[in-house]
Amino acid sequence: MTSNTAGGPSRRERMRAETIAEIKASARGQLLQHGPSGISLRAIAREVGVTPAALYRYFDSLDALLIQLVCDLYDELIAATRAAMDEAPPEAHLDRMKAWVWAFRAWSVGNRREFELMISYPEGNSAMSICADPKTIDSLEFDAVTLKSMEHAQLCGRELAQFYRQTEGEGFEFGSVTLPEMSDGLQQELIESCSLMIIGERLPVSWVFAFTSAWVRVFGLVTMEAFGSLPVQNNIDEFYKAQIKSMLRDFGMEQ
Amino acid sequence: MTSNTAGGPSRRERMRAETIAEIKASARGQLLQHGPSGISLRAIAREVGVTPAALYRYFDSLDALLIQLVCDLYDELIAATRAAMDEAPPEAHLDRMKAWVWAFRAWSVGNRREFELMISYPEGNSAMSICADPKTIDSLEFDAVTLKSMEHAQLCGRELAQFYRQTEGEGFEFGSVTLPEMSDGLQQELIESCSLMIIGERLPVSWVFAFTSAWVRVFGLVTMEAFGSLPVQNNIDEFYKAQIKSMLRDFGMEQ
DNA sequence: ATTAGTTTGCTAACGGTGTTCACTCTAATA
DNA sequence: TATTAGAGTGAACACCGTTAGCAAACTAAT
Repeated sequence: MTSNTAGGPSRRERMRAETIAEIKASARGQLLQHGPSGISLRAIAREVGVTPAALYRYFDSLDALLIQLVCDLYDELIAATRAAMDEAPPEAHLDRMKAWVWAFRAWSVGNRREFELMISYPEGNSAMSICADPKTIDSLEFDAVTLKSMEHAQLCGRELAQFYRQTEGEGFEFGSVTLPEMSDGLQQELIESCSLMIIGERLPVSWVFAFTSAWVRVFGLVTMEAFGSLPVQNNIDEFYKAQIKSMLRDFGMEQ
Repeated sequence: MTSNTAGGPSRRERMRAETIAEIKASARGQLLQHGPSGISLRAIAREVGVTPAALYRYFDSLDALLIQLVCDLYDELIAATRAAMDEAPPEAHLDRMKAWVWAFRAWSVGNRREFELMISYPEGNSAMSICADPKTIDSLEFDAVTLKSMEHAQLCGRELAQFYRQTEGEGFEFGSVTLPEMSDGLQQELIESCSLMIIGERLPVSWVFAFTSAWVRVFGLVTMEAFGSLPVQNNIDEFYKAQIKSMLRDFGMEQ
């Protein structure tokens, strides 16, 4: 394939990658200007300076291009989130989880149109999904977008597992305080579908429930804020702080 | 205008209303079959048996048609919710609020595509909004869709206000238990933008915070379930029940 | 250096979309 | 009955995503 002695990408491959980047950049520009449904293949071709048909040498369809774009955006979100988490020490798991929330929020609100595209693609999607069997996670059972969204959720999930392991020896008393009574079936599914699947480690039901509840709340918060339908407009930071406090209380923590 | 002695709608008006209903029905059919973006003006015209241009006698544009459709869907959701609430006695405010949640969920999940259209329209929307100044609520500051979504939220909001009035005399002790510490600014805005604006009555901060928190949670739950990204798949009813219990605890209630 | 093969881009076309305009016909009004 | 407002048509415009066939350019191997 490549005739390089250095083994690096060939000239053609470099050119191709550059063109692909250019196409994606143009698509993102149109996303910013006209929203998700305003992304036009022909307009991209016009901007890149090429015939519409030529784009099919790089993407199978407009849909495929958008999916690729969404994956890139997830990578961007994940990178931003990870960077924010890494500003806290590796063992400060609580701070890192907080940082995850703030970074998730900041990126989504700061990139509303991108976020809009992400949660609305594909049509019959399972965006921002959280649950996945690790055995099937690498199979082709999930589309690329779902995989990315799970990768994003796992950033926080794994941190929770480590936090649990950290506090396990300290005789923390969780669970009895906060867990509402629920059927065994739900407890089973909660543990299996989240503790086992996402975090890769068994956690107490109270933790898993608190985690899934918090996930729903954060998802609601970020989505509503990005779409401008949050019940608060001026003191949003404070509102988030209060929400985080409320969620921590569900974990049995006061701070 | 109308030449009827009975004062009812004229023959033309009846015909027009019938055609409009037919158009909307066709649009909804396509929504069900092909999703929000699969609604085509030309396809509607084809189905109704008329030229595409003829539809412009009834709607200014496809966008206007869709907005009208969304408003109708909100009316349907509101009617279903109200009916479910009215199955409980008028003074059983807690049961009525629970019924609101269940009906909201049932309708949204039972009409996924419709729900999808509702929360994704218009593009830069404020769907499922909750806050509005009652002085400006009737002015043209809000689009029709936002007004409908507020009407839907008010169904629950008013019930909360009546519930508060009901329990006020009974010496219930709320607030101190659950309200996380927050700035005065946020407290101000919470009270003003929700208690005053939606419910039309001053409530304690703890109630308002618990209400907005619950609203975010319910919105997150319903949206995620409708989009298939809920962390639970098999015991969803139980999960909702546990969530409701958790929310009630935020109000300081155990049951 | 020439050949063979791959990659890239083009032109042209097909069928689809929302929207507008000028025109006809019909039904309700004065 | 004459007038007028409403509903519907047909043709056109400017887009859209996608496909097929063909020509040029580049790479790789003989």
